[in-house]
Amino acid sequence: MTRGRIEFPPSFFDPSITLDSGQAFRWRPLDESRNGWIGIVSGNVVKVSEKEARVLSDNSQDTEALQRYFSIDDDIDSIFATFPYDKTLNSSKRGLPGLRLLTQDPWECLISFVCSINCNIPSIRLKIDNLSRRYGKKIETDLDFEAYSFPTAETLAKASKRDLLTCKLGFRWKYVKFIAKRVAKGELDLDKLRNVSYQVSLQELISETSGMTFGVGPKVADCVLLYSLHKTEAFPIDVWILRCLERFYPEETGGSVRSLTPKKYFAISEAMRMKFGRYAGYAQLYLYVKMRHDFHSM
DNA sequence: TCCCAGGTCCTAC
DNA sequence: GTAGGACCTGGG
Repeated sequence: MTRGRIEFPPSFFDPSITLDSGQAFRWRPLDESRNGWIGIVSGNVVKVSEKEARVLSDNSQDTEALQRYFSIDDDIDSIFATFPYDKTLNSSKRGLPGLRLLTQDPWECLISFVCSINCNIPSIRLKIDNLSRRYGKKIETDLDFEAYSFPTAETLAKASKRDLLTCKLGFRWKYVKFIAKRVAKGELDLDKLRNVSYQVSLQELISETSGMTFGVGPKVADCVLLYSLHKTEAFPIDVWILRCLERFYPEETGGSVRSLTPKKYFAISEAMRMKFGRYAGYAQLYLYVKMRHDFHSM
């Protein structure tokens, strides 16, 4: 049987830079060389290198899911050609060859970024792994490797507070359960958001529902829109990006930002959209990853 | 031991 | 509207 497999063009993809960039949280390097990575795409175990992505777990020939996941049709050079000249951004691009914007499953992405609230990346990973182990299904592979699918909305909607807390979700447990219920009932239809504009899908994600706590603010919503629904206008603003913007884009932030209220968030995000256009999200990705890399190599 | 983390929500002005 | 604080808890 031929299993799903795609080849990456030369210098298209750097697994280490992309899969450890804070877009997705379930990829693991196979060894210390960090040349090969293993993760899960559309419920299948996938092994990735600089040259290819290969499904290890089933016998489907479907390569579409892989192509979509790695945003294979996006040409980074053409996208950067749409940007105005920008020294900071150009330097980020030079420093991050092979960084790709992923197009993940929106449901998994939404829960992942709810788990990210007030957490560091190792801690986010832990939560998502715990959820998958506890509520996902084991995926069979030839390898000696334990992989679990991401739990469905129906499953998480039924999960108890106690069990969610054993997954180390902390106060986020109620957000996860609440969102899972909305998705399971069809009140929130993530797939439908693929076909609507950035603004409409943003409103849909952060719309208030009967005064109940929801856990999806502008930042989480923008991450889902950019990293899973491929709304490339989305410009998520977190603490790292905010520091970067204050320093390199003071006109857009209006100087230093004391506290990022929703109103300010939308104003700054919109200003970056005005500056970089319909691919502003790509600018965000490159700036964010560059900030993190520079910080860790200091 | 203490502080912080890819934010969000609640409360008091 | 806006600022300030609480929030679970694992890691550094």
